[in-house]
Amino acid sequence: MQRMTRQRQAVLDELRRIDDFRSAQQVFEDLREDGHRVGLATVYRNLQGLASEGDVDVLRAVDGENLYRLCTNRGHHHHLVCRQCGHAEEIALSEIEAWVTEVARQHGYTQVDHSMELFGLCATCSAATPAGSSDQVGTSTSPTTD
Amino acid sequence: MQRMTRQRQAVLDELRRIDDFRSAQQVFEDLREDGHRVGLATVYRNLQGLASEGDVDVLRAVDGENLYRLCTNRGHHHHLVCRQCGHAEEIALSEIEAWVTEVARQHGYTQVDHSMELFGLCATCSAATPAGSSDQVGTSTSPTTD
DNA sequence: TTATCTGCAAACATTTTGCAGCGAG
DNA sequence: CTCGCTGCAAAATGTTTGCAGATAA
Repeated sequence: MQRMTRQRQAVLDELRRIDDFRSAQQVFEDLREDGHRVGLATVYRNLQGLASEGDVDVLRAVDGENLYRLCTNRGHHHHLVCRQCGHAEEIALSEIEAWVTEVARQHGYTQVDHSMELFGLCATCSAATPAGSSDQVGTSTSPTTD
Repeated sequence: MQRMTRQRQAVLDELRRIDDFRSAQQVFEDLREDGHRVGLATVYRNLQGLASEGDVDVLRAVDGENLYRLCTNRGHHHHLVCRQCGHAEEIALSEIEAWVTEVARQHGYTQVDHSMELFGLCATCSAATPAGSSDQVGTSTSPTTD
């Protein structure tokens, strides 16, 4: 376990308050605005630390940024992330896991690992958004929109 | 359509020869080694061009690099990528697509899009690899290995 | 001919690292 | 008191861009 410093606590509090996916830079800015004296590197270090301890989830937005959020569900799961506001639902489906393993095995692959994230517009943002607008959290990689 | 320059042709040929996921930098190096005079920026530009025309698949390795491969299957599909050698199988499962839509809808999300890639060791690399070694293409995000 | 493409290097954005000093335990 | 943590700024990565000159059509 790492030391509980003022900065680490601030990062945790911020994550706790937000409960949506945020980039390290965003967290950093938020903390600064809130009057906290923290360095960007420290935010990165703490976020990573928390992530490797399994306290926060990390996911990579399509533009390459890493996004962090407090973990609510300790097990393996995926996310349904709103690309507008960053809000996310944790979703876990054993069907997927099983299917992944199966397919991989069929192809002779071992040590299989998968990543899967769903991006969309949450109910709130859907209502507020007419049609074309994407930003903040995730933009399409594979144009599915099915 | 873009102009078919010597460089663009070289990139295409390289992709054709490799038929595995490669980073722009790798393609660049390969071309240079093969005696081609190309600039890194040009490789990036061509790879992107080809990608946006749907001629190549792009996927993001876990370390953040973008990997490219000639597209064989024009429709929506996912990949089972060997993290050792970059070899990949294209896999498409409508079950997943349907499930994704369904779950998203249940949560009130619209304009849903998903990304999913499977990383593992292909049969060949599995045989050649004892246990712990990961590099080149993908490293785990979510430790599943189930 | 001429609009597009290329090569180079400089610019970018995000993340990491080196190091002297601070501070939790 | 000690060793880990912090802040800063500099370095590293992977990718993009500006621009003068080359070149496909």
